[in-house]
Amino acid sequence: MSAPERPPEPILHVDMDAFYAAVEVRRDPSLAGRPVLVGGQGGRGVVASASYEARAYGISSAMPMARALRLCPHAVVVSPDFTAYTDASAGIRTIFLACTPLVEPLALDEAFLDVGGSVRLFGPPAVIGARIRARIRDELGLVASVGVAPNKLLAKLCSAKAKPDGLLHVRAEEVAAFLAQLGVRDLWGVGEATAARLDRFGVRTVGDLAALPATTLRRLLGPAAATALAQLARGADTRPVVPWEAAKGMSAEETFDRDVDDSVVLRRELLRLAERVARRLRRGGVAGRTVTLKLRYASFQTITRSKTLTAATDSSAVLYAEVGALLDNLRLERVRIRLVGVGVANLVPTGAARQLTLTEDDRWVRLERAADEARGRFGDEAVTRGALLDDDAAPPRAGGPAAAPEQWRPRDET
DNA sequence: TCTGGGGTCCTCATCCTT
DNA sequence: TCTGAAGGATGAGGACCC
Repeated sequence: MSAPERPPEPILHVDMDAFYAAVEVRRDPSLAGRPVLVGGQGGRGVVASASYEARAYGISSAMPMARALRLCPHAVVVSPDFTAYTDASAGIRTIFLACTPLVEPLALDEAFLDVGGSVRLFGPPAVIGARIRARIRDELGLVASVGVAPNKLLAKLCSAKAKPDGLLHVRAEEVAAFLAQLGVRDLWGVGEATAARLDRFGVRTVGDLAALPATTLRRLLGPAAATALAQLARGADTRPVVPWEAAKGMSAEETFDRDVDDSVVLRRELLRLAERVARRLRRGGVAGRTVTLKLRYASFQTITRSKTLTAATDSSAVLYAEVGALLDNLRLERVRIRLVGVGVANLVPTGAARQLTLTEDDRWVRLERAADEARGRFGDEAVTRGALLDDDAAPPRAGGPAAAPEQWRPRDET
């Protein structure tokens, strides 16, 4: 028997509608039909997700919460609960995997699926897309929109146009007409800055972009971006659906409620962030070589300073010592800081990293792992550092592995 | 209006090695 | 021994995405 032919439009992009807000409504049905905003409730929070009832007031994600509440004072504000969203995302992924093993997650709420090999079992791609939407609604009580197209770029554009609660199928012969009417801002990779630059040349639609001479585009955007964008404007995208890709970096950052110029507070936050990142590295079984310190000044100017270590690490003490040294090198004096962040890149599996870290203090490594184990059994708050317990605590010192163990204290001793 | 948090990718500059 | 070119590694920052 011959293999079934691969369909001309085998790629689905499934995108959840107002995902975080929808999960919150599912958890608390009294929120249904009301404007719901998920996001930080502090003075500096922004909207992470808004229900469609809230969007009717002109609210969009990434908008400052204060502004959103001015537009819709009676909106219900809910703090994000990423554990709940991760759980919901796992349920969605289970439904995807029942249709095809080729699932490439882009975020908690969206994924590409290549269903080219599933048509004999489940029918044409558009039928599979409709079935996925129905299962997500029936089994999870959530709403998804789906794009069906010849490639990833077009499938993503389709799902955006299908929103909310829709499915759009663009056939190969309809691609040119579909693209010509889109704005350049709809294209993946075109943000505010690029759109403004294109606008100066009168390029506003994807059709305009496709007509722009290659040399002009290169001059405007540089060779790499120009080549990529010219391809996108033609709807050409040969990227395959890649089921899983290892993370390339991990980071954590925190915006202070008020700008900080106290080095004790700054260092305590650095320690907290170094701990958070290191714990995630260990949980993920990876370690990283390049350590980055990120600072945002009160002026909103953002700087980063990084250092590549000779050996990869997943140790909070090492991370903290390195970002502390990067901070020292900046010689800041009474500078007001709005945000501080700690990042790690150049990740490798921990097994490989461990062989390289011959100088790492073994006692410290065992201690951090024991703390991880305790957190695994008793919760994240089970063990914390003495230096992080209260605001009056002495500033943590960048003493590295040898100095750090004394800083540990079981949570219930306080 | 006043800008979160967690990521990826790209460009450009600089340093070092060959 | 000096010089310059080339290329890789690193570091900084911008733009973008959800």
